[in-house]
Amino acid sequence: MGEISVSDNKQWMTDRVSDSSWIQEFDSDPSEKEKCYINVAYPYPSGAMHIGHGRTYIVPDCIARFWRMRGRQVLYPMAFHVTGSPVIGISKRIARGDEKTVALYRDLYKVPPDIIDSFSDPLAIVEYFSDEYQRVMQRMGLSIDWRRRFTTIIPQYSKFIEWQYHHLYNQGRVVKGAHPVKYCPHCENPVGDHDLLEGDKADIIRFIFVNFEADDFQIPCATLRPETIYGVTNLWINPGVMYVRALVDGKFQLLSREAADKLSMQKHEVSITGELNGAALVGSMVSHPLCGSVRILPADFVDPDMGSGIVMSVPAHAPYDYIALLDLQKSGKYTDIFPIPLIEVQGYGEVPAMEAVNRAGVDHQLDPKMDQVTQEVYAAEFSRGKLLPICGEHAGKPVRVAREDLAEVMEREYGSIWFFDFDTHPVVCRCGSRAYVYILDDQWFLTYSDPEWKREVHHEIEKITFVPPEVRTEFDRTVDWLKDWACTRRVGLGTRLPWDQNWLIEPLSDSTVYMAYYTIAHQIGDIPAESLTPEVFDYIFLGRGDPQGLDRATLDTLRSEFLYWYPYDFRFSAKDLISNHLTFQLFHHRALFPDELQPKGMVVFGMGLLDGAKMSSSKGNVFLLDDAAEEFGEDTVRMFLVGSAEPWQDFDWRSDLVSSTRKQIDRFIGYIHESKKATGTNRIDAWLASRLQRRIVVATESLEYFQTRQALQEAFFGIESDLKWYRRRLPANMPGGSILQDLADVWVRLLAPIIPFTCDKLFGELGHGGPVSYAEWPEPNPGLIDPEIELAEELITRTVEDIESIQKIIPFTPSKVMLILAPSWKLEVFRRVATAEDRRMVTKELMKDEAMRKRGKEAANAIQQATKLIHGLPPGLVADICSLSFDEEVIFSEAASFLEEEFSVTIEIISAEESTHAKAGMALPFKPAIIVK
RNA sequence: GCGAGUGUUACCGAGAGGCCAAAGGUGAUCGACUCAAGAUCGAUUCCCGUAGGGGUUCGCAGGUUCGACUCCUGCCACUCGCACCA
Repeated sequence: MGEISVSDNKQWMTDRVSDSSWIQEFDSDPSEKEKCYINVAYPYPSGAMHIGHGRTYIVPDCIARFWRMRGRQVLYPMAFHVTGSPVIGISKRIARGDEKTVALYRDLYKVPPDIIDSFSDPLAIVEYFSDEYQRVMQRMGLSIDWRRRFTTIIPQYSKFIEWQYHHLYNQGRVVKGAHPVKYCPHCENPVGDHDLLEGDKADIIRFIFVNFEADDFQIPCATLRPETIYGVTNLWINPGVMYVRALVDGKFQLLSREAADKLSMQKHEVSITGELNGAALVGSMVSHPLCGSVRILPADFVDPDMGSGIVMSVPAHAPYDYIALLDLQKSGKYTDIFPIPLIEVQGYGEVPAMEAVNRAGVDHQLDPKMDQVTQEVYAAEFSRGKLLPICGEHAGKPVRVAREDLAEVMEREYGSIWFFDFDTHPVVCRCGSRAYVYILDDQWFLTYSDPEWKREVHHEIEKITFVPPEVRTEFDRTVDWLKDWACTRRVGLGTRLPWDQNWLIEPLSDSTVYMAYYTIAHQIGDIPAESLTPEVFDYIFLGRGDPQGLDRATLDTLRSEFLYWYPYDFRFSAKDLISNHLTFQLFHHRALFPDELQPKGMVVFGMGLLDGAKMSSSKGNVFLLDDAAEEFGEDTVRMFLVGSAEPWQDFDWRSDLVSSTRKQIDRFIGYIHESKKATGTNRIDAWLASRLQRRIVVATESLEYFQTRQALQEAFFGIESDLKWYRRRLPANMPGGSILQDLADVWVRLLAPIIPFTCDKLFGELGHGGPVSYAEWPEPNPGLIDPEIELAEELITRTVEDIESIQKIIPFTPSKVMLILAPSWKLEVFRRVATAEDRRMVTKELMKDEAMRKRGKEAANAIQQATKLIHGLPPGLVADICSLSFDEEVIFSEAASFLEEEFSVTIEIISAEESTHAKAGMALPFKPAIIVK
């Protein structure tokens, strides 16, 4: 009767969610109230939401609900990021019937078949899942203002992005440059690491070609160490490889076919004119102005797929070259070639490569230690090496300087070009084709490398509130580390660059200031995009100019709405976005908005695990939020997600723990229902009331600091455990006083941000009108905090624990417990010891007292005992014992019947002075001597 | 490899110089209720102990201190990021 079970509650939730007033309950407009604007990184709706996403949106929801109850005007908006190319790939795969993709959408995301068919249109995917996201978010009770929903490809938003880039361009923050990218010639598109089948860890390395002159052509050798040209003794060519002659940028060159292919991808004119076997060149002479004539020697280790396929040999400093030369010379050939040292490095003799090889005991090229030896020599020379006199004008320079200088000389004087390649092979596109390094030469960049811009962002970071505070250093490091960012793409969905329509603005670059767009999103949806000129946005966001084509009243409304909400108070996101999105948005805000509108705070989330394993849609290791809500209930899912770990910690979804969360909610409902029957008063009511005030204080502070777990610990488990003790202390068969009704009233509000559905229903049952979402957050009543009664109760609990621990080890069933209370002079000792500046001097001090001295050894013992006791007590408790008044005799007399019942014994309370028991001397303040019989 | 972080008792997770054998939750065991199961409630859950005590623990190895889970050094393991990708 009147009890709601979980299943009833579920019906309630369903009703509540389909009730449209619930949906509009959180539409939020400027008001006289203080505002609180929080927002989250919006989702890319290419698939269904899982519990990891769930937490990302539920945590801010709890915070939003908390501040709303505290009287703030809260804005929590949501939109969908639709820019980019992933859905294009997905729709192509679905269109061609790729089984893995279709299975993912059909089986895991449970998309109906006819809808999957429509997914050959990429827009259909994002539209479907945007609606799905909204549906599930509403189901979960997220307190979002849905009027402000948009996607990033609507014309109005594009106009907003145009405004943003218009400014960035004028500020010189968007510049054109060449940029090497991983590229798939088959897809005719740059490929990101996630697009790769193999080689996703491969780095792009920049080599320089050193051109050696042969009879009627050049032989380029790729190197990272152009300074070693002074020590070249020969070239290596693979005699078993067919090389090509090619016209490269108008010059005849000989190189491997692979190298020719690669060069053609790197903005070089390459036409192949013939072939030549490597063996045919062995023994011939080539020359370079900086090293003179050298011979071409055969080497099987030369890989045509590395560099140009021909290698310049510096045996004095390159262990591979040294060993290869040695091998040849063992058979008596080329014994006239000697290593030519050009670098001196501390810790090595004249020929570092030889030394390192000998030291490592390497005697042939295939030794696995070779890579390590090479690394060692390179590192030593790079960090400590200096060029020798043989290097002419570069003599004496550190290697790291000479390297750059010589590269420049090569480029300028000797026609060298840069050559890009991967550090590891192979690199294969998802389509199965080999990927190459490709030079995009008209790519647009955001100049994040600009030192002045970085400096300004660092300055903002100093002022921002970070949760948790440790992430601040990570932001600073990211700012330092950022280079220019290629901000445009050829393919995908998005906004075109206003001044260069061939390019689209890339997804991470069109999502940096949309928090400002939210503030007006619901009001500009009806304005034709053509009217939304940069001047209009200047007026709205910067309060500048006199735009035509839109009436002033509208403009002023938009302007004031923006100014009401901005700057935002907190942005929430998972920690993996620190190194790009979260930092980018600081850069953009800094570039576009004045000081007073800069971001104020950021909350960074941990990651989600599912039964201890990382969640991953592609591996099928996900649990959909919708399914979770179905199986466990919305509030259970919410409570688990915000309560199992603090937001910034990783959380692990484990079904067994989730089930017990559900029981906890049921228990809570039970307590609230029981409270309705409570009437009258009891002695311990004041204690419960006092504790409750403290719970309110801690729960409130916790939520202010985004500690959802801590808040739940206090607001649920803390109150529950108080309640358990309270009921234990109630006289037998008493139902509990009307204090329980007050507690219920507070409790329901405290948990409302976390489990809103349950609390909303209970709130109504408790006789309140209106949704709990807008109920007042409980204020602690200082008048109800009663330290003395809490102290008295503390004495009881400690004594109960002591009796229990004695009872546990005695081998008989007790029938009587004697409590021997310490005499009042011991309390005096306790207090004086506790408050003494120097505890070692206490004995002396106390013994000055005539009354003490009369007690002699007894007093000295008491001082020692008290010192030990104080040492083992929490400092706060010691302070209370010193400052508050309490009468142990009264406290125990009042608790006697409780103790008798609790232990099924008779209780005798006696003061130490009256007792002759041997233990009577053990009695101390707050620690009576206990005798169990 | 580089950058940022983390490592606590069966598990998850508090604790940040003496309050600590270390909160809370989960699981497990025992007991109460019940015809029974479930739910709920109570107790126990590092080792020893016929008295509220003692012993060994907080990734590993050292160090500072009267005293370290807490501070310092080194090592090991794990997580996140490392770029054009949401």
